[in-house]
Amino acid sequence: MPVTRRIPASTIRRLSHYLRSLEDLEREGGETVSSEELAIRGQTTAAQVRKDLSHFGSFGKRGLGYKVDELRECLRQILGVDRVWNVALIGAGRIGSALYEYPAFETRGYRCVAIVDSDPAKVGRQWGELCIHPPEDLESLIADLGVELVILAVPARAAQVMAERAVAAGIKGILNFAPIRLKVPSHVPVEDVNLVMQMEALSFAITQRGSGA
Amino acid sequence: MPVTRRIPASTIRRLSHYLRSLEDLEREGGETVSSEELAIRGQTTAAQVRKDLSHFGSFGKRGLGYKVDELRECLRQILGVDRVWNVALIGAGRIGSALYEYPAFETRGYRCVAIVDSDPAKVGRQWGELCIHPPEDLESLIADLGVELVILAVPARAAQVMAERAVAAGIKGILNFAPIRLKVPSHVPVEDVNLVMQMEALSFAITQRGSGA
DNA sequence: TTGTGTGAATCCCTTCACAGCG
DNA sequence: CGCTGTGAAGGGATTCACACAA
Repeated sequence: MPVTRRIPASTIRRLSHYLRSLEDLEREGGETVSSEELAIRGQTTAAQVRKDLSHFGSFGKRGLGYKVDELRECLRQILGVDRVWNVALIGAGRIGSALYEYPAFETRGYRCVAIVDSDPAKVGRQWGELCIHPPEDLESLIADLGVELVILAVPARAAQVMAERAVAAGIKGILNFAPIRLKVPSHVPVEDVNLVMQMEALSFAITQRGSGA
Repeated sequence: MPVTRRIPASTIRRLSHYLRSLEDLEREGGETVSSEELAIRGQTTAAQVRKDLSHFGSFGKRGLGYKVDELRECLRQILGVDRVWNVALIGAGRIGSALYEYPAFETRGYRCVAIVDSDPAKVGRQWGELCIHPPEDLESLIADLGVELVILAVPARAAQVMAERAVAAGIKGILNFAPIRLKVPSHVPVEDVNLVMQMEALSFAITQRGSGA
């Protein structure tokens, strides 16, 4: 599954949608799909579907479409979800607790294997099968448990420090809930979750619609 | 603040960053900023900052830059956060509870005024000052409390129905946590929060880096 | 005939470069 | 001078359209 060029982020987002659609189709008993069908379910166009897939190879049969199970497996490989990823949760506050045992993560193979929090009142508590560790343990947890991904759900002021420590300890990617731009080496991908920004996109759209047209 | 053309979504995201940067600057006691300074804080370019702002008017002084408090106020107006928005939370599960009283929402004027959940065991419980209502109450809550935005944090199978009911009851925008594409009238903006997709973007980036280069 | 894979054309966003104002 | 505001240029992503394989 070699990548030849630079893949746009929008393509990757769409691949996620296609994968979900294929899983739905499989449940519904579908054997094959056309790019047309995938396009409808993913809110895009047939040409876009074919272009997206073409970055990674040829998965369809002309005049026939794509085999559902085959394409699903290819997409799982492309997206890297054909295996289990060990995840550490940094920050056991409101968001952290919502994400721990988040069912959607489990089904995609993202498994939380460690929890860290700086609040002494929380350290030592048991969450399901896991125990909340103090921040000092971060490096050893990452090393010992083979953690590759980190969910960073701490206040903005603590985020940069924890990110740097996690990177130094060898993690490979960060899902960041803190409303700051993390400064990390370019080989460590960061995905920012910014709910305030999304709310602002809503109030912007509503406000402009009212005044503009 | 009239909008002349179609504004790209990327611009709106950047406006949110600029607003945050301006608030930081104000705390630091800055009086004026250049597009250069805003660009550095927002991880973009000076030309991009000026172009983004130019969609909405002329806010700077040539040779001088932008007055921090003035531009901040303009951005608040543009983004529609110069007022309070009443929000209803649909779904009082893990995610719902993390979002209720989410401090970052409060400071931007997004105020949760109603909670709804279909679980009889949850209905009637008190969360802070609010009481969890059954789904039947949705329409009357929206009407009586002047709810304009909805945070939809229910399982996928319930999401479409609740979205339709909320829209019919008059809400104007949806922050959607369910992993489906909601079908709503085009005048109702929807922002999707898809954490699995963001995790997949990470595993994709990590996997490809390993195999590609 | 059907529906993929793909170069070409189009569209839109970003970047450039500079005129113009303070 | 310094820095904004903006038309023009450039680059990337989407859409088009069709050759081709089943």
